[in-house]
Parts: sequence; C-alpha cells; structure tokens
Amino acid sequence: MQLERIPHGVISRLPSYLGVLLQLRQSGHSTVSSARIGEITDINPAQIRRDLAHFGQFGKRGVGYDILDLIERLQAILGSDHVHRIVIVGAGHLGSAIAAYDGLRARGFVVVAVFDSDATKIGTRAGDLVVRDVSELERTVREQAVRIGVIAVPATAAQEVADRLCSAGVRVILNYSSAMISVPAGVTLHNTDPVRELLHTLYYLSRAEEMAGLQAE
Amino acid sequence: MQLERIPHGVISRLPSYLGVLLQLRQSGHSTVSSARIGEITDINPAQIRRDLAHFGQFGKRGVGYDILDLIERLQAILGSDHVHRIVIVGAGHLGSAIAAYDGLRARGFVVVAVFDSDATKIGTRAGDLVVRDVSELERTVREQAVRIGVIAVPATAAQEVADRLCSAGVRVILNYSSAMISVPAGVTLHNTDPVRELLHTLYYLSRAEEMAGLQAE
DNA sequence: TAGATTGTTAATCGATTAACAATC
DNA sequence: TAGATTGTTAATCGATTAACAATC
Repeated sequence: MQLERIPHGVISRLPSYLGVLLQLRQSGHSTVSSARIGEITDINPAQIRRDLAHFGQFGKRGVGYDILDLIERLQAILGSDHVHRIVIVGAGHLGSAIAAYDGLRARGFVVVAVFDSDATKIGTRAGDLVVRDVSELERTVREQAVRIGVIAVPATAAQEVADRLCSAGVRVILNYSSAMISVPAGVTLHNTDPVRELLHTLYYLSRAEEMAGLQAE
Repeated sequence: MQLERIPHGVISRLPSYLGVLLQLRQSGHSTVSSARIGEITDINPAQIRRDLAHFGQFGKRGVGYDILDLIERLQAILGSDHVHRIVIVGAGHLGSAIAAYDGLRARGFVVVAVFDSDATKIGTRAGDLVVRDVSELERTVREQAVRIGVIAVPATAAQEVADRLCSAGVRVILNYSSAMISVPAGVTLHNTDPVRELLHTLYYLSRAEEMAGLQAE
C-alpha cells in the first residue's frame, strides 16, 4: 500500500531499471551498483538510488543491489509479477507484429484476442491466434476481464475503437495510430505514435547539423 | 538561430501540438485557442502559450492562433519542413509495418531502404521497397546521407546494428527492439519498446484496481 | 466598445544533483 | 580494517501554474 505520492518521473524510469536488470541476469551477473545501472541507462546514480528509496531499502551498502531480488521487487511494484491479459484491435502489419512479439509474454502479458473488421482478415492467423470479428470485442473484454487494449487501426477508426474498448471496461489504452483520441477519466491513454517520436528528435538533429555547419565554415 | 536553451519538455510537447493542428486543419478550422489545444492534449493552456513563446509571438490576442501559420512555424522549428531520409533494419512484421506506414510520408519522412540479413526475406517487398541485404547498409547510409535509422531486429542483433548505423553516419536511432543498446555521444537514441510503455502504465492500473477493491469492500 | 485570448510575470511546486554519514 | 556503495539530506535547478496587463 503506497501512502506517499510517487512522482510520475520515478515510475516512468522503473521499467528501464527492470530492463537493465533482466539483461544483466541473462549475462550471469548477481549484483549491480547504481553507478553501473547509471552508465547503461544514462541516468544519474543518485537519482536511481533516490527512486528506489521511495519503495524501501533494497540494496546493501558497500555491495550494491542483488539483481534477482531487485527484479522481483520492481515487478511487484509495477504489477508485472502476475499476468495481464490484453486485446489488440487491428490485424494489419502493426497489429500482427505486436501479436507475434515474444517480448510480451516474456514480461507477463498475454494477448487473448486480435480483432479486425475486414472480412478478408478475419480467420487468418496473427501470432498464435486467429483474427476475430471486431463485433466480438465487447463480449471478449467483459468475459475475460481484459484491462489493456492496443489500438492498431487506421487513424479514422481509432476514436470509435477507443470508445468501445473503454465502455467494455478497458482501463489502459495503448494507441499506435496517429490519431489524437480522447478517453474518459479513469482510463490511461498512451500514445505511441512512432512518427511523433521522430519529430521530437528531429529538433535536436537540426540543431546538431547547424552547429556542425558553423564549425566547418 | 536559437540563443536560449529550450527545455527538453518543451520540445517533447511540440509534436503533440502539431498533431492537434494537423487534425484541426483537416476538419476545416482556421484558428484555435490555447484553451482548445489544452482540452485535446490534456496540457495546461498557460504551458502551451509559454512553450510557444520560447520561439516567438505566434498568436493574436483575443483571437488565438492561425492554424496554417502555426503548423508552418512548428514544422520549421522541428525541422519537419523538409524531407528526412530514413533506413529501416529488419524486415520482420514490425519493420514491414513501419515501412508501409503512410504516416511517415505524410509528415516528411521517406524510407529509402529496408534491410535484412535473412536470405529468404531479401528481395521480397516491404511497403514500396524491395528488402535489401544488410551488407549494403553502410554504403546506402553514406551515399544517401541518411541521418535516421530504425532498428526492428531481434534483441540479440540490436547492438551490432546500432554500431553499424552509427559508424556509417546515422545521427538518430529509433530502437524498436527490447534490447538496451548504447550509442556514441552525438547520436540520439530513442527507445520505443512497446512493452516498456505497458509496464509503466501497469503501475497506475494496479493502484486503480486496489482503490476500486477497497471501495467495493 | 466589450469580450476574448494572448504573452509574460511572479509564485509555487517538484525533480535533480552533489555530498556525505552510515554501514556492508 | 580499508574500500565501496548505499540511503538520505540539503541545495540547486527547472518546470508548472495562476494571474493579469496588453491588445486584438
């Protein structure tokens, strides 16, 4: 039970720490220092220790953090210590890519259904699943108590899909379309428009090239 | 020429503003207020005005912002007023999805090549392009002065691909693999691991369910 | 003119960092 | 013990917000 309000920034860094730990575990390490995590993630070591301190004392002074222990702790904090069921709407290239992505299962997610409205796609395979008619969306979400929905449909259909997911009881939406959609209060929306990421970095690219140009002259 | 240092957070919000404006333009609007943009993006209107003020005075008091004008201004600031060439490495589900994604072209990006190391994929189509052998990667990046690379290969191959992209001259990397990779100084790395996004939101989902559970009891 | 909305200031708030005592 | 590294404090830094005069 969390009494303290944890800053948003802290939460957003935890998955990165977890990613590093999982990678270190695979390469056979048993402990790691905040300095080492900082090197890999490019995050200040003091901040890493401070972030973790919000949730308790996980390290040993002079030694560092036990990797297996910290993985368990972080998974418990994030809620990835148990399985989460998700549905994917849209069985195009992107939807199929997400459905077939093994990193989902590896980190505690199970895709229970992939939907599409296109009759030529319904019945075909996407990952381990058979694509189903989007008209079954509400029933599936309710029956399986699905809380996470992924939108991988064209921009024009995104809002309608979001509305249907929300009213069926989904609490987290990951929007892969380029549409700006809105959701009711209580539903968390994550826009993962890859092009928006690119636009963001373009700014720094332009600045870097300007500076290179000035130096060259 | 920017004399003032613009906060990172400001830059990261500009693509959202641009997204709203593009959408409003399509629905036939001609002006918009910071209050309206705030509603859509869920960003404080005062912050929107303050963000824009870093770059000049773009609005009319009592009226708002001219949508067409502000689109141009933002595109110029971000550097999306001219075309950027990108290469995609990995022609699996995800690489193909990105290659075929029309939102890229719509916002000033052109995919010049898709690479893979799998002989059964080389020569097949991905979007408008034919998948090429990854051994041609360096030559293509150099000849076409490509500055942006997208990694859509399995985690185990990600670091090697990143190294090759960087040494060939790429300045921005969008990493879609789940691997934590490192890049030299001067290269901007964007990790777009979809599962990391999900993990992040899980935290809030768990808290929300806890609270709902408490209330129900 | 009256109403609306910007651009900007000043106050608040929160996040980051450096430093170091505690302690393994 | 000596060296290392945490947990935590205190200081800095930057981002957010409310409020309002300027002005369309």
